[in-house]
Amino acid sequence: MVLSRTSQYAIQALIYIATQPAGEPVLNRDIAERLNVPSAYLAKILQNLCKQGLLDSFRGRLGGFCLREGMHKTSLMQALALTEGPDFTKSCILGLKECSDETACPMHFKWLPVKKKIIALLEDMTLEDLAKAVQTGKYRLSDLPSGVMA
Amino acid sequence: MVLSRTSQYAIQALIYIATQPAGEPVLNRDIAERLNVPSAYLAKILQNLCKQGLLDSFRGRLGGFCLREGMHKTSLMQALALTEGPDFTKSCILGLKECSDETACPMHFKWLPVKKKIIALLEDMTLEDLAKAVQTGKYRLSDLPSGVMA
DNA sequence: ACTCCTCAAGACATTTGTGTCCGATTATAG
DNA sequence: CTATAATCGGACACAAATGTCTTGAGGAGT
Repeated sequence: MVLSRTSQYAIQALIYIATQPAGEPVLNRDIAERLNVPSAYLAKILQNLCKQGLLDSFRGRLGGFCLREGMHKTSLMQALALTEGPDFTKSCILGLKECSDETACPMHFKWLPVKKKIIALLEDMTLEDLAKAVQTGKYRLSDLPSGVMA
Repeated sequence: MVLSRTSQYAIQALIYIATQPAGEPVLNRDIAERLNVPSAYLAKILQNLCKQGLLDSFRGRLGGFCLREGMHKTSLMQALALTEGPDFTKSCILGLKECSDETACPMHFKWLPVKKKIIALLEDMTLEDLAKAVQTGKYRLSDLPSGVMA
Protein backbone atom coordinates (compact mmCIF):
# COMPACT_ATOMS: atom_id res chain seq x y z
CA MET A 1 0.00 0.00 0.00
CA VAL A 2 2.83 2.40 0.70
CA LEU A 3 6.28 0.88 0.23
CA SER A 4 7.85 -1.29 -2.45
CA ARG A 5 9.06 -4.70 -1.44
CA THR A 6 12.61 -3.52 -1.97
CA SER A 7 12.11 -0.78 0.59
CA GLN A 8 10.48 -3.17 3.01
CA TYR A 9 13.45 -5.54 2.83
CA ALA A 10 15.84 -2.61 3.18
CA ILE A 11 14.16 -1.29 6.31
CA GLN A 12 13.91 -4.72 7.87
CA ALA A 13 17.59 -5.38 7.19
CA LEU A 14 18.69 -2.01 8.51
CA ILE A 15 16.78 -2.49 11.72
CA TYR A 16 18.24 -5.96 12.11
CA ILE A 17 21.78 -4.73 11.57
CA ALA A 18 21.13 -1.98 14.09
CA THR A 19 20.22 -4.60 16.68
CA GLN A 20 23.58 -6.32 16.26
CA PRO A 21 26.76 -5.19 18.07
CA ALA A 22 28.22 -2.17 16.26
CA GLY A 23 31.52 -2.75 14.49
CA GLU A 24 30.98 -6.47 13.94
CA PRO A 25 30.05 -7.07 10.31
CA VAL A 26 26.79 -8.94 9.78
CA LEU A 27 26.59 -11.54 7.04
CA ASN A 28 24.12 -11.02 4.24
CA ARG A 29 23.31 -14.70 4.53
CA ASP A 30 22.45 -14.37 8.20
CA ILE A 31 20.21 -11.38 7.62
CA ALA A 32 18.41 -13.12 4.79
CA GLU A 33 17.88 -16.21 6.88
CA ARG A 34 16.71 -14.26 9.89
CA LEU A 35 14.26 -12.15 7.89
CA ASN A 36 13.28 -14.97 5.58
CA VAL A 37 13.95 -13.06 2.37
CA PRO A 38 15.90 -14.15 -0.76
CA SER A 39 19.55 -13.61 0.04
CA ALA A 40 20.79 -12.77 -3.45
CA TYR A 41 18.17 -10.10 -3.78
CA LEU A 42 18.88 -8.73 -0.37
CA ALA A 43 22.56 -8.57 -1.26
CA LYS A 44 21.79 -6.22 -4.08
CA ILE A 45 19.72 -3.98 -1.86
CA LEU A 46 22.49 -3.83 0.72
CA GLN A 47 25.04 -3.06 -1.99
CA ASN A 48 22.96 -0.11 -3.03
CA LEU A 49 22.78 1.14 0.53
CA CYS A 50 26.59 0.91 0.65
CA LYS A 51 26.96 3.03 -2.45
CA GLN A 52 24.66 5.57 -0.94
CA GLY A 53 26.78 5.73 2.18
CA LEU A 54 24.44 4.23 4.76
CA LEU A 55 26.33 0.96 5.16
CA ASP A 56 29.91 -0.19 5.05
CA SER A 57 30.80 -3.53 3.49
CA PHE A 58 33.80 -5.78 4.01
CA ARG A 59 34.81 -8.58 1.68
CA GLY A 60 36.52 -11.84 2.40
CA ARG A 61 36.63 -13.70 5.66
CA LEU A 62 35.11 -11.86 8.58
CA GLY A 63 33.38 -9.69 6.02
CA GLY A 64 29.81 -8.51 5.99
CA PHE A 65 27.80 -5.33 6.40
CA CYS A 66 27.86 -2.67 9.11
CA LEU A 67 25.99 0.53 9.69
CA ARG A 68 28.41 3.31 8.90
CA GLU A 69 29.64 5.36 11.84
CA GLY A 70 26.91 7.62 13.20
CA MET A 71 24.19 6.18 11.00
CA HIS A 72 22.24 4.69 13.87
CA LYS A 73 20.41 7.99 14.05
CA THR A 74 19.24 7.69 10.46
CA SER A 75 15.49 8.23 10.11
CA LEU A 76 13.25 6.01 8.05
CA MET A 77 12.65 9.00 5.83
CA GLN A 78 16.32 9.26 4.99
CA ALA A 79 16.61 5.55 4.38
CA LEU A 80 13.57 5.51 2.13
CA ALA A 81 14.88 8.44 0.16
CA LEU A 82 17.74 6.13 -0.80
CA THR A 83 15.63 3.17 -1.85
CA GLU A 84 12.58 4.88 -3.34
CA GLY A 85 14.29 7.90 -4.81
CA PRO A 86 14.67 11.34 -3.31
CA ASP A 87 11.20 12.69 -4.08
CA PHE A 88 8.90 9.80 -3.27
CA THR A 89 6.90 12.05 -0.99
CA LYS A 90 6.44 14.80 -3.51
CA SER A 91 4.00 12.85 -5.60
CA CYS A 92 0.33 13.69 -6.04
CA ILE A 93 -1.99 10.92 -4.94
CA LEU A 94 -3.78 11.03 -8.29
CA GLY A 95 -0.48 10.94 -10.16
CA LEU A 96 -0.43 14.48 -11.50
CA LYS A 97 3.01 15.73 -12.39
CA GLU A 98 2.30 19.13 -10.98
CA CYS A 99 0.02 19.36 -7.98
CA SER A 100 0.67 22.22 -5.61
CA ASP A 101 -1.46 24.64 -3.64
CA GLU A 102 -1.83 26.73 -6.79
CA THR A 103 -2.50 23.93 -9.27
CA ALA A 104 -4.27 21.36 -7.13
CA CYS A 105 -6.00 18.09 -7.90
CA PRO A 106 -9.39 17.69 -6.17
CA MET A 107 -7.78 15.55 -3.46
CA HIS A 108 -4.92 17.89 -2.76
CA PHE A 109 -6.06 19.85 0.26
CA LYS A 110 -7.62 16.84 1.93
CA TRP A 111 -4.59 14.66 1.32
CA LEU A 112 -1.96 17.16 2.34
CA PRO A 113 -2.39 16.94 6.13
CA VAL A 114 -2.42 13.15 6.00
CA LYS A 115 0.72 13.15 3.92
CA LYS A 116 2.37 15.45 6.42
CA LYS A 117 1.51 13.03 9.20
CA ILE A 118 3.13 10.22 7.27
CA ILE A 119 6.26 12.23 6.62
CA ALA A 120 6.49 13.40 10.21
CA LEU A 121 6.23 9.82 11.40
CA LEU A 122 8.91 8.60 9.03
CA GLU A 123 11.21 11.44 9.96
CA ASP A 124 10.68 10.81 13.64
CA MET A 125 11.59 7.13 13.74
CA THR A 126 15.26 6.21 13.67
CA LEU A 127 16.93 2.87 13.13
CA GLU A 128 18.22 3.03 16.67
CA ASP A 129 14.71 3.48 18.09
CA LEU A 130 13.32 0.63 16.08
CA ALA A 131 16.22 -1.64 16.95
CA LYS A 132 15.65 -0.99 20.63
CA ALA A 133 11.97 -1.75 20.24
CA VAL A 134 12.84 -5.08 18.66
CA GLN A 135 15.33 -5.87 21.40
CA THR A 136 12.63 -5.63 24.03
CA GLY A 137 11.19 -8.75 22.46
CA LYS A 138 7.76 -7.20 22.08
CA TYR A 139 8.03 -6.67 18.34
CA ARG A 140 8.92 -8.91 15.44
CA LEU A 141 10.89 -8.26 12.29
CA SER A 142 9.97 -11.38 10.35
CA ASP A 143 7.07 -13.72 9.92
CA LEU A 144 8.83 -16.52 11.71
CA PRO A 145 7.83 -17.23 15.29
CA SER A 146 11.42 -17.17 16.53
CA GLY A 147 12.62 -14.69 19.12
CA VAL A 148 15.29 -12.04 18.68
CA MET A 149 18.76 -13.21 19.56
CA ALA A 150 22.07 -11.40 19.64
CA MET B 1 3.77 6.41 -3.10
CA VAL B 2 0.34 5.04 -2.31
CA LEU B 3 -1.61 4.06 -5.40
CA SER B 4 -0.75 2.07 -8.49
CA ARG B 5 -0.92 3.87 -11.79
CA THR B 6 -3.90 1.75 -12.74
CA SER B 7 -5.78 2.99 -9.70
CA GLN B 8 -4.82 6.58 -10.40
CA TYR B 9 -6.21 6.35 -13.92
CA ALA B 10 -9.34 4.67 -12.62
CA ILE B 11 -10.03 7.38 -10.06
CA GLN B 12 -9.36 10.15 -12.53
CA ALA B 13 -11.69 8.59 -15.05
CA LEU B 14 -14.44 7.99 -12.52
CA ILE B 15 -14.31 11.58 -11.34
CA TYR B 16 -14.40 12.81 -14.91
CA ILE B 17 -17.40 10.67 -15.77
CA ALA B 18 -19.11 11.94 -12.63
CA THR B 19 -18.68 15.51 -13.86
CA GLN B 20 -20.56 14.71 -17.07
CA PRO B 21 -24.37 14.73 -17.33
CA ALA B 22 -25.74 11.50 -15.88
CA GLY B 23 -27.29 9.13 -18.41
CA GLU B 24 -25.25 10.39 -21.34
CA PRO B 25 -22.54 7.83 -22.09
CA VAL B 26 -18.98 9.19 -22.16
CA LEU B 27 -16.56 7.93 -24.80
CA ASN B 28 -13.43 6.14 -23.72
CA ARG B 29 -11.57 8.16 -26.34
CA ASP B 30 -12.76 11.43 -24.86
CA ILE B 31 -11.78 10.46 -21.34
CA ALA B 32 -8.34 9.36 -22.44
CA GLU B 33 -7.81 12.57 -24.36
CA ARG B 34 -9.06 14.73 -21.53
CA LEU B 35 -6.90 13.01 -18.93
CA ASN B 36 -3.99 12.50 -21.24
CA VAL B 37 -3.65 8.78 -20.59
CA PRO B 38 -3.24 5.89 -23.07
CA SER B 39 -6.72 5.10 -24.37
CA ALA B 40 -6.25 1.38 -24.95
CA TYR B 41 -5.01 0.91 -21.44
CA LEU B 42 -7.79 3.02 -20.01
CA ALA B 43 -10.31 0.94 -21.93
CA LYS B 44 -9.23 -2.14 -20.03
CA ILE B 45 -9.51 -0.39 -16.71
CA LEU B 46 -13.02 0.82 -17.51
CA GLN B 47 -13.95 -2.62 -18.73
CA ASN B 48 -12.91 -4.01 -15.39
CA LEU B 49 -14.96 -1.42 -13.52
CA CYS B 50 -17.96 -2.49 -15.61
CA LYS B 51 -17.53 -6.11 -14.65
CA GLN B 52 -17.32 -5.06 -11.03
CA GLY B 53 -20.59 -3.20 -11.33
CA LEU B 54 -19.47 0.40 -10.90
CA LEU B 55 -19.97 1.42 -14.51
CA ASP B 56 -22.38 0.60 -17.29
CA SER B 57 -21.17 0.33 -20.86
CA PHE B 58 -23.04 0.77 -24.12
CA ARG B 59 -21.81 -0.36 -27.52
CA GLY B 60 -22.40 1.10 -30.90
CA ARG B 61 -23.35 4.60 -31.81
CA LEU B 62 -24.15 6.81 -28.85
CA GLY B 63 -22.31 4.25 -26.77
CA GLY B 64 -19.78 4.83 -24.04
CA PHE B 65 -19.49 4.54 -20.29
CA CYS B 66 -21.81 5.75 -17.53
CA LEU B 67 -21.76 5.56 -13.79
CA ARG B 68 -24.29 2.96 -12.82
CA GLU B 69 -27.45 4.22 -11.13
CA GLY B 70 -26.75 5.40 -7.60
CA MET B 71 -22.99 5.00 -7.88
CA HIS B 72 -22.30 8.72 -7.60
CA LYS B 73 -22.14 8.17 -3.87
CA THR B 74 -19.35 5.64 -4.22
CA SER B 75 -16.40 6.41 -1.95
CA LEU B 76 -12.80 6.29 -3.09
CA MET B 77 -12.32 3.43 -0.70
CA GLN B 78 -14.95 1.37 -2.48
CA ALA B 79 -13.53 2.21 -5.88
CA LEU B 80 -9.99 1.33 -4.81
CA ALA B 81 -11.14 -1.96 -3.38
CA LEU B 82 -12.12 -2.83 -6.95
CA THR B 83 -8.82 -1.84 -8.57
CA GLU B 84 -6.31 -2.73 -5.87
CA GLY B 85 -8.05 -5.76 -4.44
CA PRO B 86 -10.30 -5.96 -1.42
CA ASP B 87 -7.63 -5.97 1.30
CA PHE B 88 -5.17 -3.36 0.14
CA THR B 89 -5.42 -1.58 3.49
CA LYS B 90 -4.77 -4.65 5.57
CA SER B 91 -1.09 -4.78 4.81
CA CYS B 92 1.73 -4.18 7.29
CA ILE B 93 3.99 -1.31 6.30
CA LEU B 94 7.05 -3.53 6.64
CA GLY B 95 5.42 -6.27 4.60
CA LEU B 96 4.84 -8.84 7.34
CA LYS B 97 2.14 -11.34 6.55
CA GLU B 98 0.84 -11.24 10.06
CA CYS B 99 1.02 -7.95 11.94
CA SER B 100 -1.69 -7.32 14.51
CA ASP B 101 -1.82 -5.82 17.95
CA GLU B 102 -0.65 -9.14 19.33
CA THR B 103 2.10 -9.90 16.83
CA ALA B 104 3.31 -6.45 15.90
CA CYS B 105 6.20 -5.17 13.83
CA PRO B 106 8.13 -2.33 15.46
CA MET B 107 6.23 0.22 13.37
CA HIS B 108 2.80 -1.18 14.08
CA PHE B 109 1.50 1.05 16.86
CA LYS B 110 2.93 4.20 15.36
CA TRP B 111 1.60 3.43 11.92
CA LEU B 112 -1.88 2.35 12.92
CA PRO B 113 -3.37 5.81 13.65
CA VAL B 114 -1.95 7.21 10.43
CA LYS B 115 -3.38 4.34 8.46
CA LYS B 116 -6.74 4.96 10.04
CA LYS B 117 -6.59 8.57 8.94
CA ILE B 118 -5.91 7.49 5.39
CA ILE B 119 -8.77 5.03 5.40
CA ALA B 120 -11.16 7.54 6.95
CA LEU B 121 -10.27 10.05 4.27
CA LEU B 122 -10.77 7.59 1.45
CA GLU B 123 -14.08 6.47 2.88
CA ASP B 124 -15.25 10.02 3.30
CA MET B 125 -14.67 11.26 -0.24
CA THR B 126 -17.22 10.32 -2.86
CA LEU B 127 -17.06 10.59 -6.62
CA GLU B 128 -19.87 13.11 -6.43
CA ASP B 129 -17.95 15.34 -4.04
CA LEU B 130 -14.83 15.25 -6.13
CA ALA B 131 -16.74 15.89 -9.32
CA LYS B 132 -18.32 18.97 -7.80
CA ALA B 133 -14.94 20.21 -6.68
CA VAL B 134 -13.65 19.88 -10.21
CA GLN B 135 -16.70 21.66 -11.60
CA THR B 136 -15.94 24.76 -9.55
CA GLY B 137 -12.88 25.15 -11.77
CA LYS B 138 -10.54 25.40 -8.82
CA TYR B 139 -9.12 21.91 -9.22
CA ARG B 140 -7.59 20.01 -12.09
CA LEU B 141 -7.85 16.37 -13.14
CA SER B 142 -5.03 16.30 -15.68
CA ASP B 143 -1.64 17.83 -16.26
CA LEU B 144 -2.85 19.88 -19.18
CA PRO B 145 -3.47 23.55 -18.59
CA SER B 146 -6.92 23.41 -20.11
CA GLY B 147 -10.03 24.22 -18.12
CA VAL B 148 -12.90 21.91 -17.32
CA MET B 149 -15.63 21.94 -19.91
CA ALA B 150 -18.93 20.13 -20.04
C1' DA C 1 -29.80 -4.63 -45.21
C1' DC C 2 -25.92 -1.78 -44.97
C1' DT C 3 -22.62 1.11 -42.78
C1' DC C 4 -20.50 3.40 -39.27
C1' DC C 5 -19.39 3.86 -34.54
C1' DT C 6 -18.68 1.97 -30.12
C1' DC C 7 -17.04 -1.45 -26.57
C1' DA C 8 -15.09 -6.52 -25.73
C1' DA C 9 -11.47 -9.61 -25.75
C1' DG C 10 -7.23 -11.52 -26.41
C1' DA C 11 -2.42 -11.51 -28.12
C1' DC C 12 1.63 -8.98 -28.07
C1' DA C 13 5.43 -5.43 -26.72
C1' DT C 14 7.77 -2.69 -23.34
C1' DT C 15 9.21 -1.29 -18.97
C1' DT C 16 9.99 -1.93 -14.17
C1' DG C 17 10.46 -4.65 -10.21
C1' DT C 18 12.05 -8.95 -8.35
C1' DG C 19 15.17 -12.70 -7.99
C1' DT C 20 19.60 -15.67 -9.37
C1' DC C 21 24.21 -16.76 -10.74
C1' DC C 22 29.20 -16.56 -11.24
C1' DG C 23 33.49 -14.07 -11.03
C1' DA C 24 36.43 -10.51 -8.49
C1' DT C 25 38.27 -9.43 -3.97
C1' DT C 26 39.96 -10.20 0.63
C1' DA C 27 41.59 -12.62 4.94
C1' DT C 28 43.36 -16.53 7.01
C1' DA C 29 46.00 -21.07 7.03
C1' DG C 30 49.84 -23.57 5.81
C1' DC D 1 54.07 -16.76 -0.87
C1' DT D 2 50.45 -19.63 -2.38
C1' DA D 3 46.26 -21.90 -1.80
C1' DT D 4 41.86 -21.81 -0.19
C1' DA D 5 37.66 -20.50 1.82
C1' DA D 6 34.50 -16.88 2.45
C1' DT D 7 32.51 -12.72 1.07
C1' DC D 8 30.78 -8.84 -1.86
C1' DG D 9 29.92 -6.96 -6.74
C1' DG D 10 27.92 -6.69 -11.03
C1' DA D 11 25.99 -9.02 -15.06
C1' DC D 12 22.27 -11.93 -16.11
C1' DA D 13 17.32 -14.12 -15.96
C1' DC D 14 12.50 -14.09 -14.71
C1' DA D 15 7.89 -12.04 -13.48
C1' DA D 16 4.49 -8.57 -13.08
C1' DA D 17 2.74 -4.24 -14.31
C1' DT D 18 2.02 -1.16 -17.89
C1' DG D 19 0.97 -0.03 -22.52
C1' DT D 20 -0.20 -1.29 -27.69
C1' DC D 21 -2.41 -3.58 -31.41
C1' DT D 22 -5.80 -6.36 -33.98
C1' DT D 23 -9.99 -8.63 -34.52
C1' DG D 24 -14.73 -9.44 -33.39
C1' DA D 25 -19.43 -8.32 -31.41
C1' DG D 26 -23.26 -5.30 -30.71
C1' DG D 27 -26.13 -1.21 -31.49
C1' DA D 28 -27.92 3.24 -34.08
C1' DG D 29 -28.84 5.62 -38.04
C1' DT D 30 -29.79 5.64 -42.93
